[in-house]
Amino acid sequence: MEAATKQFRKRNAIMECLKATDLHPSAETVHEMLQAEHPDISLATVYRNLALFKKQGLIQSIGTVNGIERFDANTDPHVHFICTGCDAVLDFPQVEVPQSLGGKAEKDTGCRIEGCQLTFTGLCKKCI
Amino acid sequence: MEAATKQFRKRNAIMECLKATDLHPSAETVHEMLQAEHPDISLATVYRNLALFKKQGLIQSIGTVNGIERFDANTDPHVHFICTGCDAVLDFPQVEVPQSLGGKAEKDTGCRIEGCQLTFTGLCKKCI
DNA sequence: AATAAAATGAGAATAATTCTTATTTCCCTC
DNA sequence: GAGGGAAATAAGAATTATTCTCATTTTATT
Repeated sequence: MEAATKQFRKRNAIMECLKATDLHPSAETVHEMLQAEHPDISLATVYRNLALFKKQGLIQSIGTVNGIERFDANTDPHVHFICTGCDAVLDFPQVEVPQSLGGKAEKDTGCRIEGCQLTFTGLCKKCI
Repeated sequence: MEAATKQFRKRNAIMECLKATDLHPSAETVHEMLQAEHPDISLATVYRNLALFKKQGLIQSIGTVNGIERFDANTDPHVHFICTGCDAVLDFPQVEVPQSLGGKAEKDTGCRIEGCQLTFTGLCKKCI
């Protein structure tokens, strides 16, 4: 028996799984990744907890790639790249969105800006 | 009888509908907007032609809002805002993505960049 | 008019996601 | 340590946006 609490074992496993990867997995991919550790986890549990995390702001959705939602445990604003060849979602830490854009947009439009997402699309190295 | 050809009447109507609005409608919304002019148009035809236009690069997809895909006849790169209150998708012509970002990203990552989309989220004036 | 190709309508099929309900797990109190 | 209540989960049914199928209609060409 470990010192850590058993509470939310599967919920925590889902979060740890997301934190441990940079693949921006889908719900189904998370489910597959957890099979070794939790072979009895239900796909519904993965969906349920991802939705919960998203609502709580603990994770973010990258949007859908080919109709499938992809998730990211890194909620800091950062740039993504989606490969149209293999559906990979990559981080682009080399690029950063000028901080000024959000403030300027809010002032110019009167909307309240809460998030900002810059996404490139194209072909990754492997798919070129 | 008009001078213009009858060819692709409904296909053209779908494109004209998209060009005439800045609401970034879904397939179903396009279908509703066309009811007056083409009460017999099938939802499948709307989906089919939107997919065709997208493949041809004549329109772009803004991505999904609450699981529903939204379309834009303006294929020039421009910034969008998605209101999490009412699901409105607005253009933000006041903001522009620095042209340099794409080139820099391509050089730094080795990926071939073909598209770039900057999307703000938050609350529009009506929903604040 | 006849023919072939393309477009369409209607509804069935698909698939990602959500919902329902019974069960299990967990924590708290006695 | 046992019992009760709340939260989490499993399993599969239900939902829904989208795609597919195929019979019919429209269109361009001969």
